[in-house]
Amino acid sequence: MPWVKDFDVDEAVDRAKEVFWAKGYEATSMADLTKAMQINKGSLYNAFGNKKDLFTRALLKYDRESRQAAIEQLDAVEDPLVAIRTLFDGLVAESLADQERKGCLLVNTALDLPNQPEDVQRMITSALEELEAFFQRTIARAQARGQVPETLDAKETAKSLLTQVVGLRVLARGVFDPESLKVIADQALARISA
Amino acid sequence: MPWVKDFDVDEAVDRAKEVFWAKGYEATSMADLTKAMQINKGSLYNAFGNKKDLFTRALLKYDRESRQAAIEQLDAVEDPLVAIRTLFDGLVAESLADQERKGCLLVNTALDLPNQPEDVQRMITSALEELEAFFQRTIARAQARGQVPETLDAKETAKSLLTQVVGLRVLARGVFDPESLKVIADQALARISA
DNA sequence: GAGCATATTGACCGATCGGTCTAAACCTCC
DNA sequence: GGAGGTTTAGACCGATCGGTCAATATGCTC
Repeated sequence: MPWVKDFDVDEAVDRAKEVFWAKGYEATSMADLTKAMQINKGSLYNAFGNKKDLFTRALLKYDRESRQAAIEQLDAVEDPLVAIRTLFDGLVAESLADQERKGCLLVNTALDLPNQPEDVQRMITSALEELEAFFQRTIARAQARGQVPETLDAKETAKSLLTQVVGLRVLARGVFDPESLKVIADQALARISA
Repeated sequence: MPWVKDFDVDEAVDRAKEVFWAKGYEATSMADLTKAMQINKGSLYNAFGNKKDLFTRALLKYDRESRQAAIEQLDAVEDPLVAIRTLFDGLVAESLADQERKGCLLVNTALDLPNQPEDVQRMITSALEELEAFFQRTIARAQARGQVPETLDAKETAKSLLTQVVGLRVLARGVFDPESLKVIADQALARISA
C-alpha cells in the first residue's frame, strides 16, 4: 500500500474556498492558493488536478456546508414564518460579522455565470433553484397553517424572496450600511407576514 | 500646434466598456482591449494611462449613459407608478435582449466592491444611492397623488426596490428564465401598486 | 530490510500579464 | 518647406500566470 497524504484534504479545500471567496476566481493565483493551503504546487496539482477543478470543489463544499446545511435546519423549524425570518436574520448577522465583506460565494459566482464552465453553471443554477423551492414549500406550509393568505401565489412569492436574498448579498458587500440590511430583511418578510 | 488623435476617444472608451462589461475587470487583458478598441498599446497608454484608469472611465460612461439617463427620463414621467413600472419593464426587456448576458456593469462591479479601488467604490455606492433616492422620491410623489397609501414607508420601500433591481440583474445572467424575470418585476411592483 | 507505489518538493516551462520606450509618421505653424 | 511637438506603431521588459516534471522522501507490504 502506498503512502497517504500528509495534509488534510478537506482542510486544504477549505483554505482554498476562503481565498476564492474573498478574491474571486480570476483574481486568485496559484501562488495565493499554495500559500493559503500550505502545500506545494506539485501537491496541489497532484491532489486536485487544476485551478478550475479546485474551484469547483471549493464551491461544492461551500454549497454543502452553507446553503444545504442551512435549508436542512430551517426545514426542521416548525413555524414556517419563523424559518424564513431566521433565514433573513441569519443573512444579516452573517453580513455584519463578515469583516472582509466576502459576501456569498454562490451569489458571487452566479453573477459571473456566463463566463463559468458548464458544470459550475449547473451547480449554481440548481443551488439557487433549491433555495427558491425551499421558499415555495415553506410559504405553502404557512398557508396550510393559516398564517399566510391563500391568495398569495407561493411560487411567485418564492421567486421574489430569492431575488431579495441575492440583492441583499450583493449590497452587503459595501453599498448598504447595517441599518439598511435590517430594513431589507424586514421588507422582504413584510410581503408574507403582513 | 500638435497633431490630433486619429481615433475617436469616446468610441474607444465605448468599446472598452463592452469588453469589461462582458468579461469583468480581472478577466479582461490589455490584448483584449487593444483588439476591441482597434488601437495599439502605445496609443492606449498614451491616451488613458493604465488599465484601471480606463476601466474607471468606461464605468463612468456606462453610469452616465445608462443609469443617469434612465433616471432622468423617468423623472419626467408624470405618473410615478408608471415611471417605476417602466423601469422594471425596461430591465426585463434589456435582460431578454442581452444575448451575451452581460447584465449590468454597475451591479457586476458592485458585487466585487471590496476589491475595487476607492474611487470606483465611491462611484458605485453613489450610483446605487441615487437609484434608491429616485425610488424614494417617486414613491413620495405617488403618495402625494393618492396612488400609494401613506402608511407605506417611502424610504424603506425604496431600499427594497433597489434590492430587487440588483437581485434581478444578477439572476438575469443565467439563473432565471424569461418568465421568472417578468414575475420578479410584477412582484416588485405589487408591493407598491396593490 | 528490500522493493514498490505514491506524495512531495521546487526548479522549470512557455505563454501571457500589465506596462514602457524608441523610432517613425504625422499635423500645424511659421 | 523646414521646425517643433504629438501620436503612432510594435518591439521589448521583467514579472507573473497556470501548469509540468524529474528527483527525492516516505510509508506500506512481504
